[in-house]
Amino acid sequence: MAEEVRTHRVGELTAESTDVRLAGWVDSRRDHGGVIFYDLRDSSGMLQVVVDPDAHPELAEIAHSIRLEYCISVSGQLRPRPEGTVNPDMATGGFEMAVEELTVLSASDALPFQIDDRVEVDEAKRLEYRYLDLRRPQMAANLRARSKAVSAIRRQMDDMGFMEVETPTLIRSTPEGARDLLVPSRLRHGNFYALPQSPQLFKQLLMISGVDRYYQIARCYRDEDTRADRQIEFTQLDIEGAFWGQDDVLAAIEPAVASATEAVRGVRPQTPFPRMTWQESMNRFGTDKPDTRFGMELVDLSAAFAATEFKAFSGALADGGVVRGINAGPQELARSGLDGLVGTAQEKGAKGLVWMFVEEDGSLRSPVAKFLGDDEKVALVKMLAASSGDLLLIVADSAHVAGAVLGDLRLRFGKPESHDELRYLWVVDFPVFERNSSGELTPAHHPFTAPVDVEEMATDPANAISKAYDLVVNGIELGSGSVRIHDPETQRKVFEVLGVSDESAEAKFGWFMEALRYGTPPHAGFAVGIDRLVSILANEENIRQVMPFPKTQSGADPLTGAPTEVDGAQLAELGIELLAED
RNA sequence: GGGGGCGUGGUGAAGUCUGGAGUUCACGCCGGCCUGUCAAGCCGGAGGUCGCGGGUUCAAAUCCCGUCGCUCCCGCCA
Repeated sequence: MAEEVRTHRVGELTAESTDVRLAGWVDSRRDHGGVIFYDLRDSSGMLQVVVDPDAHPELAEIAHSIRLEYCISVSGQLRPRPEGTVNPDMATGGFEMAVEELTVLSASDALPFQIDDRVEVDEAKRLEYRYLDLRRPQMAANLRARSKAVSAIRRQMDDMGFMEVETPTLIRSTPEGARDLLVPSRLRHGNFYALPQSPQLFKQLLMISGVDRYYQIARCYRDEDTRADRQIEFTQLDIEGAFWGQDDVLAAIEPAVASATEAVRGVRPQTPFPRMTWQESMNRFGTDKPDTRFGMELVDLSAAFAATEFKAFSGALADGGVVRGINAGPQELARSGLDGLVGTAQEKGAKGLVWMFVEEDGSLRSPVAKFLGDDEKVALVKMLAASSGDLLLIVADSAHVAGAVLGDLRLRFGKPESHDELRYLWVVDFPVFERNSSGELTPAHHPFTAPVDVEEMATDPANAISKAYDLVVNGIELGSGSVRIHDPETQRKVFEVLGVSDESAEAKFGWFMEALRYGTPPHAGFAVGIDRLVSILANEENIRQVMPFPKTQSGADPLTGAPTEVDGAQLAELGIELLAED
C-alpha cells in the first residue's frame, strides 16, 4: 500500500497522537541557520513543526530551500514544546512536531500578495488571485460559515418536512421587475431564455402540483447595478407552502434562520421574531427596514407648529405634509458638515433641512431660530427630549420625503451599542403600492401577491394593504414573501389594477393563469437572501466576502476575465450578429 | 445614467493641496550571518514609464483635459 500523504489533519491532533504525517502549506518560516520552524497550515488549523539539523542533517538543505506557501508533507512525533516556548496565541501552541521526514509536494512562486489577514490588499488583486485570497484565514472561515449556515438550513427544512425541488434556470423572460439576464437559443434563432430572478412562478406551480412544502437553495440572477449587498448572481433560500397563510410562513422561516444563526454564531436567537407593521416602521424609522438596535426615532412635530409663522413649516403643513425631526444626540459638526447634511436631504427630494443645536442654557442655535415662537421652541425641545449639546434635525415636507430624509440621517448618527447583536424583525402589512422618489405609486411587490381586499386596491390604491411581509435584521432587508393569489379572477383584477392589460397578461402569463384554474390550493411563501444572511452572521459588510468567486461592480470576474467576446462561429450558430461599436 | 473616494517597486501606505533629481516607511522577494523562534533577528541587495493618453510649463507623481479600472452611494433592484 502506498504511503499516505497524511495521517491526520492539524485539527484532529491530540496529545496522544503518534507517528503523525501532516500535509499543508507553509504559512510562516523562521530559519535560524540551524533549527528551522514552519507554521504548517491545513484546512483545519496550524501547527509549528521543527526541523533540527543535528537530529536530521539530511533535511538541512531542503528545509532551508522551502519558501512561503510551499505545499509540503512532514512526518514525525508530536512533543510538548520546551519550557518557556509555549505560544498561548496559537490553538496548538503547547505542541510541535519534531520533523523526521520532509517532502515538497509542490513549490510556490513568490506570491502576488501576502496571505495574511493583517495585510490589506486591493480587492481587484484579491479577486484576480481569489484561490490565494481564499487561503487567508478570514476568507476560509467565511466559506466555512456559509457552508454551516446552508447545511443547518437544509437540515431544518428537512426536519420540518419540506421537499427540495430544483427548478429550471433557463426560463421564459418576464421583463417586469429587474432586468433579465438572457441566454440565446441555438435551435430557435432570435429566441432567448432568461435566467431566473427567482423561482417564483415555478414554486407556485409546484403548489398546484401537490408539493405541499417546497424549498430550494436557489441561484438567482438580476441584471442590475451592484451594491455592497447586491450582485447580479446570488443565492436565496426559497420556500413555499400549500394551504398556508402568513403565520405559517413566518413559523417556517424563523427556525431556518435561527438554525443558520446558531450554526455560525453558536447562539440560537429567540423566536418568534418581533413583528411591526410597515406603517409603524415608516412612522418611527422612516424606512421599511428599520435598524432597531438603537433609538433616535422620528418624532412628528406637526402639532407644535400648527400655527407657526415660519413659512417653511406652515407651507409644508398647508400642503398636507408634516414637520418631523430626530434628536441626533450630542454632535460637534462644523458648518461644512451641516451643509453636507442639507445637501443629502435635497438629494432625497427635500426642499431643505433645519438644524439646531441646543445650548447650555437650553436656547436653540440655528439659522431659523429667530423665526420660531418661544412656545414652539419649548415644545420642540420637549418633544425631542433634547438636552444641552444635542443636534436636532427637522424636515418639513410630505410624510414620504420627510421620512426618507430623516430615516437616512438617523442611520448616519445612530450607533448600535453592540455590533454582535442581531435584531431580527418582521415587517408586515406592506402596502400594495409604494411611492418612488418622484412620489409616484409603483407596485411594492410582484403581481402574484395577494391584496387584503382587491376591491380596495382598485378604489383606493394609495392605502391598499397586501399580504406581504419582509424579514429585516439590523437595518438590512434579508428577504420578503407574501400570501399568493390562488384565484384566477383575482389574479386578472390585480393585473388590471397594476395597469397590465388583459391581452398583455394573457400573452405573458396566460400559461400561469391557466394553471390557476385547475384547483389551486391557497399558498404562501418567502425567500431569504443567503449571501446577505451569511455576511451578517460573519460580521462582513460586503457580500463579496462570503461569496467564493464574486464579480466586480462592472460584472466582471478578474480571475477568468469573464465576460469575454466570443468568436464569430459561436455567434453564427446562435444567429447573432454584433452591431458596430458606437 | 449621476455623484464621491481611490490608482505611486510584488503588497500596503506617505509624498499631490503649495510643480524642482523616483524620495521615504512597513511588509514581501533574493543573498549572507544566525541552533528555540513564532509577523524571528541582524547585515547586504534587487525591484517602479507614479493606471493610460493628451495639454500647460524651463521643469509634472504633483496643475488642467480626457480615458480606463476598482470601490461607496443615488437612480435602478416589480
